[in-house]
Amino acid sequence: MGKEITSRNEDYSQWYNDLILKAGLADYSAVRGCMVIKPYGYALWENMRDVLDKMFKDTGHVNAYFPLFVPKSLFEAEEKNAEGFAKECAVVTHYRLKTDPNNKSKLIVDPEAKLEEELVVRPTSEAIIWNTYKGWIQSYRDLPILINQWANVVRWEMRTRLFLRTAEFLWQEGHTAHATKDEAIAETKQMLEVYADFAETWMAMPVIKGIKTANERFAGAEDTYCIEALMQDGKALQAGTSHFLGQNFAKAFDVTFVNKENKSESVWATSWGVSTRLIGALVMAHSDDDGLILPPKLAPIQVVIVPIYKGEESKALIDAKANELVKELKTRGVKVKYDDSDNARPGWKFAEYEMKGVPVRIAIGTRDLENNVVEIARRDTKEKSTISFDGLTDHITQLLEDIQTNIFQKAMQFREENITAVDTWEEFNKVLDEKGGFISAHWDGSPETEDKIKEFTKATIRCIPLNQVAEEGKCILTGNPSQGRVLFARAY
RNA sequence: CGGGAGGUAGUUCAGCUCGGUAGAAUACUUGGUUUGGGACCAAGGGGUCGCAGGUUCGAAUCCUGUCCUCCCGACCA
Repeated sequence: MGKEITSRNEDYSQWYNDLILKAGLADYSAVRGCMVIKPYGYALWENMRDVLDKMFKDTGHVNAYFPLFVPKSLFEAEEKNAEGFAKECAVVTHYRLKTDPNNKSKLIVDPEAKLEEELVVRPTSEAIIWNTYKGWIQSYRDLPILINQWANVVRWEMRTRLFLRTAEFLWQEGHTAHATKDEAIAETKQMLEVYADFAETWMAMPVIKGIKTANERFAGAEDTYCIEALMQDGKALQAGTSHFLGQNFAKAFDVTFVNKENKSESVWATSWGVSTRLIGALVMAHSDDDGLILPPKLAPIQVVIVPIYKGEESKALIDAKANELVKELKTRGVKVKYDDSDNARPGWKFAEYEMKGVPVRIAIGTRDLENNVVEIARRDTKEKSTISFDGLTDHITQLLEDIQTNIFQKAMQFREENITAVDTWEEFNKVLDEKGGFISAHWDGSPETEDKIKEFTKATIRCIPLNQVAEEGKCILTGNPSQGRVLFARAY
């Protein structure tokens, strides 16, 4: 009957796909690797976007928009960045189609409309932006530039997964220009804090803040800071990155400024981004075998009211009471939906809204009216309780906060239970295969060692935690000296 | 990009081996009875069988190509 979801135990990947599709977040499309974000999923993204946008503005940033296309010559200017993305770039070579002379109903690429210079569809916008900044910056008085853009980018991935890795995705990318190294580093760290705060306060998803190793660093960056989250299957997921770009892009695009001493210097840069991948993270962080579990602060619908009635007369009475409740909740800023549609019965609606992860469900029946109560069910624990109409809105707003706190704590507890410190290679492999999660272990700091560990185990160093404690130890693989533990995991 | 599986009604799938009128459940429409955890009865509508070629008197079925999806690998946010 109805929509069945594969259980997490049976097949975690399939569970994830089932949730995305059946909760109506997204759909597959006719384009390989590209998905359609459906209204419910897009509403979730809009909520995330709005909160982040405000956080960016509160830290002094403004929005702008740069072109989708990057001339190849600009793209290749910063060598490491270009090299890093080269393998996954979509390239526009022609600007016109024409009717196929051999088949009037078909179109072919007009060979005469070949572009002089190919256009790369942006996999990220550093190139076009730094080319633009060159013209905007002359003196230290033009700095800093603190710009963010909300955009789509294209990375031609071999293997795609809904929200987690698609050929085209939506994101924001901040690109800032600074007069000093310290200021740029401070900006990089500030935005990492913004991301961490967003993940934990709004998504209720605990994250670990850290720095990427050289192998995992953004192509063209001096340092990549990241927030790493743990999914329920024990795999890690990079949820956001903030890059200190040094003067690499300034030098590649010849962006200099005159300082107070009238001397010319290269500009210092940062970039930082989060994407629709966060929706995948959100789904995998909290949801269960019955469907999504969304944090109240981001849920498109926070409260759904379902009437249970016998006949038109009783429905009219319930309608009156429900509409009164809707009005009260709306004045309190609660996103509430009264579902009085008659094409589904209450039981069906219960299951449907559980699938969609609506945090609170209120059922109002004829018996409840007589007793001046409603039945309240919370999605996270599935507990039901009978609550009086008196003080109901207070109760609900408090409950939404409680749910937000509860799912965060639950995720936090799971993560803490799944960070395992190990000191031997045998233990490392055992924990990785049997338990998963983050493994805290010593590493000798060499990229070669990291590569070997990845080759042997498929685990990568997710980050060097910012709160790493100094500790003498021996590398898990080579036995070479190490000054502190790093976090390993298999990752999405 | 390699290996495996799949694409038939909105959805889940049967039919394909062995070519011959397009099927089921569910969803949908209408009417009625219902409504406290995925209702029931009756009637009805809905598919160029992913797409394009080919073989054949005849193709969902056989052959070739191609597109899309899933799983596993390599690559990556």
